[in-house]
Amino acid sequence: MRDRPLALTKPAARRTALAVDVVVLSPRSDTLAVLLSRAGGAARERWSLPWDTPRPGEGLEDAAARVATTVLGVTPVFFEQIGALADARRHPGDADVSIGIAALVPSDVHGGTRDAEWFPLDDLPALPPRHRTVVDRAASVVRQRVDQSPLAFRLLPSTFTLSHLQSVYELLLGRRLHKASFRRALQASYLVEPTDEWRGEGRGRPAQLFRYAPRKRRGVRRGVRFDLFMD
Amino acid sequence: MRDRPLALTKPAARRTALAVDVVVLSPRSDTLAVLLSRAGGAARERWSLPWDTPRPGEGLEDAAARVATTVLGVTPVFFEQIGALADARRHPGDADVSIGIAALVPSDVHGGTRDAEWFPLDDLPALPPRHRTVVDRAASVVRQRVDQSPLAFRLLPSTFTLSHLQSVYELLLGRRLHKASFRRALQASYLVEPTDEWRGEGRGRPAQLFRYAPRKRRGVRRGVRFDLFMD
DNA sequence: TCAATAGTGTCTGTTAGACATTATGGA
DNA sequence: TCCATAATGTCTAACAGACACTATTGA
Repeated sequence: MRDRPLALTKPAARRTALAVDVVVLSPRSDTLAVLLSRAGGAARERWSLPWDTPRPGEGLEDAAARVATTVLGVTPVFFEQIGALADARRHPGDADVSIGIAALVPSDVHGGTRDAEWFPLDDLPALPPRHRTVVDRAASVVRQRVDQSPLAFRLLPSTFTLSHLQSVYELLLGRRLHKASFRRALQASYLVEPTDEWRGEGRGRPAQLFRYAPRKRRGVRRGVRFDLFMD
Repeated sequence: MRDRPLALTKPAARRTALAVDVVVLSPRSDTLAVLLSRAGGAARERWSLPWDTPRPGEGLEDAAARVATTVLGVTPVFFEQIGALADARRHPGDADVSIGIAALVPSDVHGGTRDAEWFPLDDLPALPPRHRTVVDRAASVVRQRVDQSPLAFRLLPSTFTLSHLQSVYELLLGRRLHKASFRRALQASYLVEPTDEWRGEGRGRPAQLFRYAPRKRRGVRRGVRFDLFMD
């Protein structure tokens, strides 16, 4: 007869090779870009996501921050978990399990080291198979969470124009948005507040600068949307 | 001078104690319930999430399925990743990293073993600190993804009434929905199709049975919602 | 007949998108 | 002046929620 509970019959003696794979994302020259680090010999250019094994006692976001800092030069402040993968697809470090973490970097951060380069998300070089999956998942997760999480604001400088904000939403969602509707919805959401600064970029009327300042949660919770993703 | 790329200077020699913590969810007697397994001696009742260490070569969902099967008696077919946790909060198996996975079980599945019991999600006994966090994250994730993922349909038998479907959405969202609006939106979504069966439960007009049968993705993608969660 | 639940039609206020218009700068 | 961009007002169609009503069963 079994007296001991199932969950405790197997102490966690088994240990796993774990990797934190980091998808550093930032808007670069009007596309969403990923920071890849150079892999392989100097002869042939090969690329992979920056990654490492978490150190004992280190949090996953801390590990991601450390990895991102190494390739970026500065430390990102916002992270979003992509998910864990343990498929058979090859990982560059032969990790059994990968935890994907997206690091969102504002567009005004000028980072990058000799060993890392930005690539447009939709025009990436060949990657280790597991990393290819992680990047795809990252893109999909970011798209799905963009209206539940302040992702877009983390890809912008602390102050920004509404046109700039809209263009980031369009990058993340992969489709154009209606300007007047976008601004109306933003107004109703109490997520931003105007500053008293204006910025003129080239010709055209200068735009007012705003900052992210979520003030209060919307009272009304509306109906279900049934927006099922069927990728 | 460094010739080798950063990512490869540290092979994944370091190994981690990893746990898959499973949140088995199912509607039981008009609430969302979690299946907990008995822990500790027979003297004092203590409870924890079912969990285990993934075996070499085993996928994470496979591990979750194996763990859930042990406590439930049958194998769940739908899983949703909750996220990975590596905080300092204590895990019953002293795992460094937990991967939380929700297993959704339809309401007509009668499972459960001597060592496991269903508890209402909002009235749980004391749990190991890490597991408390995993359960809370599961509830939050399920609530956030309910309209992007067919979660609700995985908590129902293969055929179900629209009232039943609505009640599951209400359980997941934690608020009441408007009947006519719910049905209109569902109609427009092409997610269900009627069967030619009807079910009368006690008094009242019998309800038509439907099945989950997503037919085509809605053509129009509408504006951004700015539904930021500020828990 | 009454109670209870399913399913639908109509009305109305809200909202999203189209379009037009004004505002304000640089070339 | 012309052009480009910002910002906003108006119109309309679509939609969400309220309400009422019919339909169909068991007690």
